[in-house]
Amino acid sequence: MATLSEVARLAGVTTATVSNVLRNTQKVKPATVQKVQDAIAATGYRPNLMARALAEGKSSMVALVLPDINNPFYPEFVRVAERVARHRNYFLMVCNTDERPDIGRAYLHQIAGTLADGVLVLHTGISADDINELKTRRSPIVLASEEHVDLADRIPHVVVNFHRAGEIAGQHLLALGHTRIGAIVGCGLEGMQLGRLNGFKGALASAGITVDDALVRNVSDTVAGGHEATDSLLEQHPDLTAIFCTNDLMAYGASQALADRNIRIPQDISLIGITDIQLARDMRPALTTVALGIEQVATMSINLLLDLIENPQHEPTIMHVPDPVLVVRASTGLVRNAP
Amino acid sequence: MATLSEVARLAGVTTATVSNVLRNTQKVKPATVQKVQDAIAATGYRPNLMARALAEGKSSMVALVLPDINNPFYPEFVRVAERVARHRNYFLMVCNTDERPDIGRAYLHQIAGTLADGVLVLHTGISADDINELKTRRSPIVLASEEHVDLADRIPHVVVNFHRAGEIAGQHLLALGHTRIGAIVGCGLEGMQLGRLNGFKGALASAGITVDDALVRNVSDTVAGGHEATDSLLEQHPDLTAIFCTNDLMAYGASQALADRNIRIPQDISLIGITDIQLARDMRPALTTVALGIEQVATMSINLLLDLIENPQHEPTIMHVPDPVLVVRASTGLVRNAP
DNA sequence: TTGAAAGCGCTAACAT
DNA sequence: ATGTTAGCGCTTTCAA
Repeated sequence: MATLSEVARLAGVTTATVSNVLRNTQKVKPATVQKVQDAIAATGYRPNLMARALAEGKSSMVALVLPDINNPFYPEFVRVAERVARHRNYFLMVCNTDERPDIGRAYLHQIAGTLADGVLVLHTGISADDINELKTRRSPIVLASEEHVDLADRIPHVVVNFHRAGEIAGQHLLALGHTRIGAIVGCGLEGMQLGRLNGFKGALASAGITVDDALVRNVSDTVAGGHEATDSLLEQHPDLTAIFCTNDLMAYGASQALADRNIRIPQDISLIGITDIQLARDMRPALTTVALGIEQVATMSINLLLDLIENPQHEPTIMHVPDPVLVVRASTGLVRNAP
Repeated sequence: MATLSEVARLAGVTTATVSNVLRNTQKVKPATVQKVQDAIAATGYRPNLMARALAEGKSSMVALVLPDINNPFYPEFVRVAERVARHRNYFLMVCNTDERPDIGRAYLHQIAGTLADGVLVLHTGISADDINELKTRRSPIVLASEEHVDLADRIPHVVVNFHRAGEIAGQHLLALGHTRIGAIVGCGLEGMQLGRLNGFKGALASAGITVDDALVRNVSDTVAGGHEATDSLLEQHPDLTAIFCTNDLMAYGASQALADRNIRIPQDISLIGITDIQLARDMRPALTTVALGIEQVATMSINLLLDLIENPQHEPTIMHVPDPVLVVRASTGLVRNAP
């Protein structure tokens, strides 16, 4: 590939001039601009972004580190993050850690501050040690939508009100008359999704119902996890009238298990999730869920990261997305009569 | 962040020595290695990958350009591509074009040969012009799983036998006694999925059945597309006993439409897709489909690209993945009696 | 308006 | 075994 100096030679100017027309600072005489552009066209020149990054001290790349690109939540997040980044003239590097914290760390340590100008980290099981190490570099890092916020006050962070989401789900089921409700709780890399569960428990507690531990299942937050948990729940508690899942993917797994047993949704059992991924809309019956606002979380997170890159702050910025909202679809209904 | 020369100064050696211990060429005396490593630890030094890339003339990044990260096929592809790349010491940049060819071109032109050592392109509506322009750079590019191979003989390429996939689907339905079959054909960026349709038609033709154009629908290859096409098909041809979709995502949409009309699968209508994405396994009833071997395609493509980067060839390499295979699940069954 | 020159942080001959 | 030196391709003062 042609380089700047080849273009310069061909145009009969120096690299400084070519560089100037490239980034059209208005310092170059139109006639010269024309010559340079001809030379660029003739050589098929493209700027070497690595060299530019080195010279400028910034790569215009940001990394998005996430645990499992196959979990449909993340592609939805990626799509909006990528678009926002592109509009702000950044490239987005998607780093999938395959749920392995060591890979996450490796990415972070290799990329942050060298390949990428900043890093956005999602649910990736990052430790306080990692955070501290990273803070010694000037490279910005933001966390988004973490379940546990213990270290989040020391680092820029976009906060989702998971507790409220669980609460809303619980309130909805209560309003439909359900009292015997199973709970399926995902165990991601960050540990159990306790915020959501506690919100749910809180809602039931307000109605004088305590959630027996025997009614909750902790499983991997996958379709398979939801399936297994539902099987287990149903075998031990055939009298359940509703199932609450801490995310939609597990709710989908639950709906499978129910279908496999010829249990009708919502006539026999109501089902509710959290997040509102596309799949929730596509399921049949469509899934009632508590929307977390993926688009907003993604937009806020990436914008925060880019803002931090362009305008470093001393105090870590903590942002809150608006509270989750209930989306009633077809998977929840009035409690059935007692058997 | 600390630089090489700071480390060198602290260790009392030169940058060359530090560089050598970093990439442990065995040229450095153990005692010196120790000193250098201490200095590295003390400074928290991390190599600047941009500078290294510039010096080495290679970035160790490859780009994967794809049209729609929300289509579950792509995350499955990304996951294996990323893993293979990582094992071969490359970073994978995922570039989502949002189905917009202009964005695809922009990525290609900006990234190929500058940020990335090579580019893997999937279904992104790339034109012959683009290919030609890119060929003038030394940067390798490989196409994978393209429907139309007209320009593929001029460029490294991983070929999937889509025609055979359609044929297998047709044969399966025929074997179950179906003769009145609707066909739903996706229109991706590369145009209609004709290979698959033709394979399907071929299978029916061998059984003396010609597929009336009135029985085929061309729609966007999305859940919504499959849904709409099924509605349309059913309204005009209530006597259909089976529906063939050129991919699983549309088949999922079809299953929704069927569910919405209380039409049972497979008792009333059989349904078959192509690809075998995870969703096909998760659907209820689980989807009978023709597996394209995503993992193999991804592995072969990324390996081909990396091979080409490390070992440039003159003749474009064309590789074929093994033929698709039928995966019988619960969505297909014997033809129902005529109404 | 353009050129000359230094430097971004690293690697890689070539010397010593 | 270690140091010296010259780039990689670009941006960016500072001069002219």
